[in-house]
Amino acid sequence: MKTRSPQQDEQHLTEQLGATGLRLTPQRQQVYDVLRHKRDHPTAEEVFIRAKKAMPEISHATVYNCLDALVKSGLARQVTLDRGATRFCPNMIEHGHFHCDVCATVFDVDLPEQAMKLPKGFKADHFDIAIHGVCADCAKKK
Amino acid sequence: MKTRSPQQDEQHLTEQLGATGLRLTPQRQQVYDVLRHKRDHPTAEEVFIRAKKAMPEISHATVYNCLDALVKSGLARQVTLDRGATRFCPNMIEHGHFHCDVCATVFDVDLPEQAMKLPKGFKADHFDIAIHGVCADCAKKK
DNA sequence: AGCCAATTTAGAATTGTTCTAAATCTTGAC
DNA sequence: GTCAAGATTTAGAACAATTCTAAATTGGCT
Repeated sequence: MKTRSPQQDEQHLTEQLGATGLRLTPQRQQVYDVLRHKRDHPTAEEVFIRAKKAMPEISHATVYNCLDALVKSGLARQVTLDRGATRFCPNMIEHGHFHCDVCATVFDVDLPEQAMKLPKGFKADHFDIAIHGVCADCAKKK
Repeated sequence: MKTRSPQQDEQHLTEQLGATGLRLTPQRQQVYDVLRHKRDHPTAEEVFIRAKKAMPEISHATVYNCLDALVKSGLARQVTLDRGATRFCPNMIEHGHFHCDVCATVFDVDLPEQAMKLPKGFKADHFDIAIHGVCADCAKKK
């Protein structure tokens, strides 16, 4: 896992947001910290709850706004698994998500090096790969 | 595209539903027909509107129930693209979905024959592959 | 200092989905 | 055939996730 000093982190945020025409605000910083702190693919609601601990006045709408801002500037990714709330992930390395149907944990998984081959003329921007199944721990227990 | 006679179709539905302990009802038949008729990955709401044309008394909840029943018995798949309504697809051959960010059309795409390699002990049940980008037509126009 | 645009806030509104309870339909046992 | 048990449908309420709105706040920039 890549680590950065708080200073590097802040600079990185400012740059990435700036490139999209957005500012680094304390709220965006906070939301980003929440994502980096515990990488368990929280929903917007969960991010809200965690951010509130450090910043009690933060509002619901702001968390959505911040998450959008982070996604737009390439600092976080949305993870969509089935119906239900969207989850967020600060790991920007190309990867997929494995969802355990038993314990509901979400794992990051590497993608096959080979790119998906698309029909002629199609341009891929990003991939969203979700795999549903049973994780090693749950498979063992059963 | 595989085609079946109405009789074969009905038998196929009865069998697949039956194997999951469910019945073939006129509503389920209708919802399945809607999916097979125009394979543009409609949302539940769109399925509802189309089904209503042939069966005006069908209710919202029934459409959800029918779609669930079809998914559970392996007659249709859910397609989740970003936030927003879940879409449905009667193509049960393993495939991914390409979503054009310009015209919003959803295309079925083949998957690389090679399976995703998972960490030891993980058992995959099914894959959900969404690719976001620009389709050939839209890329040309621009 | 003062202005303009970006951002945040609380809460209302909207959207998509699920739940509930009553009515209806099927199926299998007799 | 008839009846009971269970599955399914229905309308509408309830719920959850997200977006919108309008007003207040903040942060540069001249």
